[in-house]
Amino acid sequence: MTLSEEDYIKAIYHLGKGENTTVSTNAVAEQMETKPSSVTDMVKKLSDKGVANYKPYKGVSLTEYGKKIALSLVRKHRLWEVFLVEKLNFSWDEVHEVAEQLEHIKSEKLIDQLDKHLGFPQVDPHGDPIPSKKGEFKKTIKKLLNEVPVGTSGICVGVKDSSPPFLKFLDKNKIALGDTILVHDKEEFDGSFDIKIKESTIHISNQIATNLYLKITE
Amino acid sequence: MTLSEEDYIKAIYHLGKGENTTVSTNAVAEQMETKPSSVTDMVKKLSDKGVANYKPYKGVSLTEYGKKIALSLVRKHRLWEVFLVEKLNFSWDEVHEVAEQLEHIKSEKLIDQLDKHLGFPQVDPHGDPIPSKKGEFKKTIKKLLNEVPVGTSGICVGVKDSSPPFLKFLDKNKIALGDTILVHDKEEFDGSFDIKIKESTIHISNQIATNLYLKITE
DNA sequence: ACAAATATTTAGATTTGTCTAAATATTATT
DNA sequence: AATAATATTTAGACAAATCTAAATATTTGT
Ligand SMILES: [Mn+2]
Ligand SMILES: [Mn+2]
Ligand SMILES: [Mn+2]
Ligand SMILES: [Mn+2]
Repeated sequence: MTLSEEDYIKAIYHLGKGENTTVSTNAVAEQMETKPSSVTDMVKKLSDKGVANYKPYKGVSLTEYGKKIALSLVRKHRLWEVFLVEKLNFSWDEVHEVAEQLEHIKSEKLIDQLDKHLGFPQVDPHGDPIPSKKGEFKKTIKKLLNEVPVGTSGICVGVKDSSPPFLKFLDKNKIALGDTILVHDKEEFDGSFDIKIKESTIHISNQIATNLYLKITE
Repeated sequence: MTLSEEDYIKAIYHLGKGENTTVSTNAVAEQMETKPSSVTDMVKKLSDKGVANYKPYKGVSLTEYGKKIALSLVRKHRLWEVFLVEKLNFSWDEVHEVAEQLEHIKSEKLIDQLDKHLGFPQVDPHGDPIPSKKGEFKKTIKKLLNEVPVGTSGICVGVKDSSPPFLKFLDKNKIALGDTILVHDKEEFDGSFDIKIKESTIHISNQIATNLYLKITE
């Protein structure tokens, strides 16, 4: 597959939410930041190659073969993102653009060894699951910290309240997007929590807990 | 620069031995495994872009700007090769093809951090020098082990005698291409050597020493 | 059910990088 | 110096990926 074909395959995969759902030409065009006419040309080609099912005016979906390719691309993209954060000190929001390029490097040994080098990570820095070599992975869901049972660990992926005071609080307490958080204990009396974040355990009020989103593996 | 333009720039650089030497259309075509007519088209474009000097029928050379680009590509290529060998357990002869792809990834932060992650290596797994961010590097030369002064360290890059018995000897003594060898001591009486290779010191006869090529930094 | 709005495809053009075959320039040989 | 051999460029074609403008199909609203 060419770089461009690969990016279209990923776009169809993501728009279809990982299922073999049919997606519209315009949706793909928007995702790819291109024109609908370009999409029509490309999906015809993908269809010819056995990667996608395409019926004029009826949208496009991935074949099983196409889905395999998509999963392998997602795997590569997310492993590279882990590498950039864990080994090269990239921050949460800098990795995507570079991973978008690295995912197209062709070498099976490269990606297998990278996986090993990183200790076979299960999720990327955004908390999204990394498919195995066979394309298997666990689903993840986004929940507020106060809604998950004690003992759960997840990745901090967002805030409900994005006011400056709250963001300042997070900064002062060294809580950042992309951090892994373990919900250590819950105080029934006031709904406050003890959480473990980067080796240290801190105490947060219920109000904080109801404004932090975690991505957890089911 | 596009991927293709970058590969042409590197080809002109290497054929010109790192100087701004003029190289012929056919030489570039052979190096790039393409046709001379394609080279003519491309060098015209590189000339328009201020990367190369081109006079019809007279060959092509890099401008100072072109040389800067070439050095940055060589830097990226060689850093990735070190990464593949040091971190991902690739062997000496597997790295080039993958580095040929990785060198085109666009991210200044990526390459700076990779350099740091690898401990600012001076040479790649083939013993070739890695240009600094500013494009500076030390020249290296290839010499037989018995010709270098005691105390010199270099990378094993080849053999003079490639007969099966010799190669078997190297294998048995765990001497492989790409290994760093320190010439520890020389016995004047019989011309034999003590060499340090991967933590352990071994003794080799003069006959072995006269058949091993080292690449050393001047 | 029909018109209007929206979505999608087709036609034709452009850029990049490549190729083959033919033309032209340079270099080597006698 | 003329001819032969070699090197290089030009002309014209093609595939990939994109675009704009026009044509056509589908969906929506009354
Ligand atoms: Mn990403
Ligand atoms: Mn991509
Ligand atoms: Mn190489
Ligand atoms: Mn390359």
